Order: sequence, then structure tokens, then C-alpha cells
Amino acid sequence: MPNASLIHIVERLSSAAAPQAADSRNSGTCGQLFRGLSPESLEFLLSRAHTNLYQAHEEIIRQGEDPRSLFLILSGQVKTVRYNAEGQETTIRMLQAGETFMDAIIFMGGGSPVNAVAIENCELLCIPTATVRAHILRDPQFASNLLHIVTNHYKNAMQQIDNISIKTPVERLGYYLLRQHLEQGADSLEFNLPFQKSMIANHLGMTPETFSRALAQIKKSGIDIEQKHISMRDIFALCHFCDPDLSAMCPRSNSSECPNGESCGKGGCPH
Amino acid sequence: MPNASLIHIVERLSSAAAPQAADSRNSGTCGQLFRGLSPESLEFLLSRAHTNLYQAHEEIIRQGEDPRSLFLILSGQVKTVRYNAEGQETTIRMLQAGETFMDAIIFMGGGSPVNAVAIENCELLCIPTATVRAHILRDPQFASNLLHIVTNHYKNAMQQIDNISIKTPVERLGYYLLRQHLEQGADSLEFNLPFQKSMIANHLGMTPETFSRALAQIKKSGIDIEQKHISMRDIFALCHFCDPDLSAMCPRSNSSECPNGESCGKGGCPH
DNA sequence: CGCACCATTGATATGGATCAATAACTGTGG
DNA sequence: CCACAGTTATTGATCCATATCAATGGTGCG
Repeated sequence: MPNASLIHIVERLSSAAAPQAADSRNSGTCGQLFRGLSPESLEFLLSRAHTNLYQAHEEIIRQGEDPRSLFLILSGQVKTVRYNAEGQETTIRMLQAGETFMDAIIFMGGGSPVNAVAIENCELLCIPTATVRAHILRDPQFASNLLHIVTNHYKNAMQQIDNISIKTPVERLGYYLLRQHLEQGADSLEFNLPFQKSMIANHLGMTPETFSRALAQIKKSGIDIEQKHISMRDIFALCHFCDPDLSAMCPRSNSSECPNGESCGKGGCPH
Repeated sequence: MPNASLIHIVERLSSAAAPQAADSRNSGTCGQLFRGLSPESLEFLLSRAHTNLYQAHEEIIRQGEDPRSLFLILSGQVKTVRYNAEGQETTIRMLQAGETFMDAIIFMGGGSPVNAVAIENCELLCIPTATVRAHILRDPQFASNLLHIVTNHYKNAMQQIDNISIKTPVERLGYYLLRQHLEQGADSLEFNLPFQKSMIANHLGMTPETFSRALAQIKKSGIDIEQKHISMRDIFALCHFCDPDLSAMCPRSNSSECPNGESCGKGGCPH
């Protein structure tokens, strides 16, 4: 009964995406995946999809395996990581309800370059690889949506690359915090770390110890950190970690309030 | 005269992609961009495209600018880099004839997150942004091609991330060399560094000094390096830098010759 | 209440950046 | 063809940042 499951799932999508953000939040990528699709197109996808439950720490897909599906997180958290020969891991992405993964990997050919692991118990919507691959040739809008999603992953990966290669740990952390601040509602002075600190540390290319020291460093400049709860003394406390990419997300970037002025948004020319 | 320019350009594409690789080389991405397109579709794209010359060191597009076109390199070399506030640069990609760039960035929305700079004098085919964006909605095959291209950029970016965050400089260099070896003809004992050493060093997230010392290190294990020319004493000299991603490119990875055996291709599970 | 697990803090060691000097190479003009 | 300047690569010496090792403290769960 495709129609029943369709309604069922779409309902859950909306409710999954909404709670985190009545404000200016990006509302995940689920909107992006289905945006502008005709009812028939959506029905085609959803009638071939199914949902699945995973336990905390369960491997959803392993490095090297062929990707079975494109996944959309209905509830819970997931991370994608890469392991090297010695078993050290690099966290590529950390995901929450409303976000998709394996969306890019489906088109890479060959086995998955990452492991996907459930951080906590979660429920996933699974759209089979073959369905997705076939559907982009039938519905250009769907192809366009995927292109935007993948393209944004790539952009984030580029940011991750230069964060790791030219920024100090404190700068990387500040950048991450600012980003969270902007994503979780740029008008509030408070926000939360959505993941475990050690996991964020790995994502930012540093050890938990270094992460902790970086936090201590940042506390000195008007930011209170208590467990996962962050509160800034003033709304500009994190502004000197801004860069052109983040300023595009900031409601104050073009106003005269912005302490970085032109230099923030337009930087990049070394001459 | 769209038809004349079409033939003209397609001819140059073939000749640009061919010389580097009579062998097993990937033949760039130009094949990917136009693969499987109908003559009408190709004509549509090319009739709206034009070519442009750039001088060495000229900035083709700046960080923050709106991307005007998708570019295909007809001749010469190009790099894409990001600058941080202090003017330090991170090299994201280094490109040769036959490869495309700004292909992903066109779909990101907002200004370009990278600078593109001509490494040497070069000639580029430019397909206007609007043309590309419109065309993916008209030709699903074109959209699919772009999806594959962007997706591969993303995969490379992920490799770059864990190279930088968990490998030593020697390992990063070894990995890069092995990749060049496989791309430039996996059966030859010789290959060349396609770019300046200092540029490769930056791409690999290290200083030129460290790069140089890493080269010296690698010389000790049966690899001769003279300027840009590399020759390996035996075909397996670089094998211990292999990983699942590279083994997929290696003609010997599944044979019993492979010194890494199963461990190379299947690695990744820490348990 | 006690056991894991995670975060923090301190002490130490080390790898790669930085600074500095030299050498090799590239191209240019006499 | 050689001399020169400018660039790129190599090699050496030093220093500092961050990983590592180690111990403690806090939190949540059974």
C-alpha cells in the first residue's frame, strides 16, 4: 500500500525536521531531497522505500561494501567515518534527524569509501540504490536536488580540509561553535553541542585532550561552557572566527553591526 | 555557427585528453561530462559555450565571486585553492587538460568557495552557469554525468581529509606517488610528477621542506627520484601505501601477486 | 552504590613548522 | 654559449604545538 506508507513517512519527515528549528535553521536535507518533486515522483520513490531500525553503535554500512540504499534519518544520530590500516578513524560527517547519507556514495561506483555507524538508536528511511539511480534519469528535478545535496557535502569537505590544514585547534573549535550558533538560531545567545565532545574533536582533527584545552581557551573570551550547553555573553563573541562561508549564513553580516565589516565576507585575495 | 564550433571543440577535446594516456589512464573528466549525450544535447551546450585564454598565474575566478561558467581545460594546468584570513593557502585540486572545474560550485549557491588560478598559460572551454543549470533539467543524462563528477570530487576530498588528519607526511607522499603510478600506467616502472613539488606539498598538507625530507625517506626503499622523474626498482615498491580506494585502480590487486593480499582491499573494520 | 565511560588537567616527548643557508635549475639577455 | 637573476628544491638547526602518557574528577546507568 504505497499511499499509506507515503503519507506516513512524509508526516514523519515534517515532524522530524521541525523541532530543532522554528527559527532560521537549515531544516536538514530532507527538504532538499524531495523539494519540488511531483506527487507521482515522490510516490514512485516512497513506494520502493522502506524503513529500518538500527541500534546504537551498529554499523549501517561498512567501508568497501556496495551501498544498498540512500538513507534518510527519521530519528536518531549517525556518523560516517573512515578507518585507515591501523584502525584509526576520521569522522567525515555527524548527522541528525532530517539529514541524508550515502546520497553521494551511490554514484561513486565501487564500494563505499566510508563506514556509517548509528551513534544512538535510530530509524532510517532506505531508498534502494537501484531506485535512486534509475529515478534521476526519469526526474530531472530529483537529479537536480541530489546535485545540490552532494555539492554541499563537497563544500563542507573543502572547509574541513582547510580547517585541518591551516587553522589552530582553537580556531577550528571557534569555527565549529560559530557554525552551531548560526545553525541553531542566530538570534539566541545559547546553543548546545549536538554530539559527544570526543566525536566533535575527531571531526575537527584533534584529540579529546586538545579539544578540552581549546574549550578552556575559549571560555576566557566571554563564552560559558557547561557540559554541552554553550552561552555567549554577547552575540558577537564568536565573530572573529567567521569567514566568507559562514558570513553568508549570518543575519548580521551585512549590517553595520558586524565587527568584521567588509573584511569578513570578502576576504580571500592575498594580493 | 554552432556546428563548426562544435566540431572544432570536440576535436580538441579528444586530442587534449589522449596524449597523456594511451594506457589505462582515466582520461580526465571531459569524457565524463559529455558521455552518452545526444548530438542535440551536446550541440545545445557547445553552441552556448566559448573558449578563453588565460596567462600563467592569472586568477580565473576569485573566492566569493559568483561562478560565471563551468570550465573544461583544453590545454594547460589549473589549480583551485582556498585562502584564509592570513593569506595562507590550501590547494584543493590540481588539474590538467581534459579535466573540469567549477562543475560542483555552480550548484552550491552563493559565491565560489575557492579561487581558480592558471598554473601555466591555458585555454579553457567555458559553459555559462545559466546554461548548465538549465540544461540539467532538460537532459537527465547530463545531470547524471555531473552527479558522477561531483561525487568523485567529494570522494577525493574525503581521501584528502583523512590523509591530512591521520597519515604521516611520508605516508601521504607515498599514497600520492602510488596514485600517480596507477593513473599514469600501472604497468610502467616510471612516471612523472605532473606538478611543481611545492604545490604538491601544499596539496598534501605539508611544507616544501617536509616534502623534500619525505622524498629522501622514500628514496631509501627502492625508489629513484630525479627531479620530476620517478622510477621504481620493482613494481611493488609502493604497495604498502595502498588502501581500499587505490586498490580498486590496481590491475594486480586481486591477483596473488598483491603483497597486501586481502588486507589491502578489505581493510577498514577495526573489530 | 559502584562501575563504565567521558571529560579535564598535568607532565613529557616528538614531529613537523619555521628560520636560515646553500644548491640546483629555469629562463633571459648579452 | 655563457653569465646572470629569479625561482625552486634541498639540507641543517632550532623551537613550539600538539600528541601521547598518566592521573583525577565528574556523570550517568545498572
